[in-house]
Amino acid sequence: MNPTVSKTSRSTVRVVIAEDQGMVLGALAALLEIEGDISVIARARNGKEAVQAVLHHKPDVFITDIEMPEMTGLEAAAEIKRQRCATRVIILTTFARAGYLRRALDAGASGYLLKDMRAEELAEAVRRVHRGLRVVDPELAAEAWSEPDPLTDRERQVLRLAGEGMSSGDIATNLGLSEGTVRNYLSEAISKLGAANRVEAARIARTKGWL
Amino acid sequence: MNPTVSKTSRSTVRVVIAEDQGMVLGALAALLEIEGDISVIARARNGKEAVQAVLHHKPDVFITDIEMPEMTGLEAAAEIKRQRCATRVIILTTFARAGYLRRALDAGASGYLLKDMRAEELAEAVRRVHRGLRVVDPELAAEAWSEPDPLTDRERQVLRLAGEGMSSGDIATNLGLSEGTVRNYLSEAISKLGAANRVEAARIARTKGWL
DNA sequence: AGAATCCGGTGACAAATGTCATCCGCTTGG
DNA sequence: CCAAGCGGATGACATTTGTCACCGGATTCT
Repeated sequence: MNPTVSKTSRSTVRVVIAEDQGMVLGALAALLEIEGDISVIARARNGKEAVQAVLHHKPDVFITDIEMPEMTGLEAAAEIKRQRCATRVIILTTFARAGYLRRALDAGASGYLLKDMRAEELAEAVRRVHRGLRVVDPELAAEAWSEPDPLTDRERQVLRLAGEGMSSGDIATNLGLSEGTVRNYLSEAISKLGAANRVEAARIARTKGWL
Repeated sequence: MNPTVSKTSRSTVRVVIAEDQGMVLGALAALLEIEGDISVIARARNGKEAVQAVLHHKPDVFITDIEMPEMTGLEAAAEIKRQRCATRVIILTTFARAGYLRRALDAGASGYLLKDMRAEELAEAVRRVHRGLRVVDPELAAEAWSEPDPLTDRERQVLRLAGEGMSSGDIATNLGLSEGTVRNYLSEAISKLGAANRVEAARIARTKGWL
């Protein structure tokens, strides 16, 4: 509409990327650098580094993986928003899990992309998000809101440990509960998820992103 | 030494890449394209496509992920070697699993890289492999040869299904065995892996790449 | 203050799981 | 030919798991 606005929207978009796999991190940076209007000003290999980099550089857009050491991408996103930083966040992950998406949006993310989308969509998403738009797969969004996480915190903890191969007794010791109580929680979780046993229950919860 | 040899060794290295995650595939291609001496002549999103592309283009180097739909990268590598194709193979994966590395080398791969290595190492590895050298992390290699897979085929099958949450009965029906036999195999696998139960056993086997 | 919940816990019981010793039929190698 | 092995099956047993009904204290709602 007017020259000054045009100047802003035409200038390069400044980006920070966080991703724990070095190869993928470098490759994504290369992919974005090819675009003339996007510039990668910092890279991070875990959530903590990412938060520092973002708070320091105040980029236009922050792209982050979810599963990283030290601090997850979701936690990093939440922290950045809590610090009232204007940077917009794009979550870039392997997992089409409703629970992740929901937590991402709760954490104030503007975009949620899957790594198996076409490579060209990344740069496009960066531009759209920079313009203030949201970028979320509509199908996944629908699923995220239709299926709320049915597990209580205790059920989640217990199920997570059970999925790692711990026995009810081990879990009880680990959480300071009695073994019977652990079995009760497990039983509840199994029935809520429509599973036949603890292993299947853990598998279902994982694929839904309910951990 | 002499102009014609120099011409060959200085010309660009022709590469085919296979990787099921579109973003990562595009990004890796971008990463390699910025190197002046490497050219990505084809991309594939599963093992079958990859084999066709390699047999058709006869590239100098074939870079492939392992876990892909249709056909795994390891199977693709084996198939290519079986067809007596001179293309050298680099496996590029997330997993530092001894079993994977061993199968990769058995399949005739020249390199085994982890995605969490530094991005610059990829181009370097491509050049080394093209020169006829091998590129394998020495530490991982040592582990691969010191720890042979202790599981029999049956134990592996049974353990895989158990890890998905099936009951002994289900597994028995699925494999046409009796339930008791399934429990015997499971018990054997558990003791061989030093686990306390089927879930832990499956976890251990998975992290070792014994599936 | 009383009722309704929530969080943990108990006890009991059926079913599934893990472990062993043993057995059968079939190669395979002396 | 016969012994040794191997894949698979049985039966029996102790342990773990999954389910349920029910108890007690603390919180919350009214």
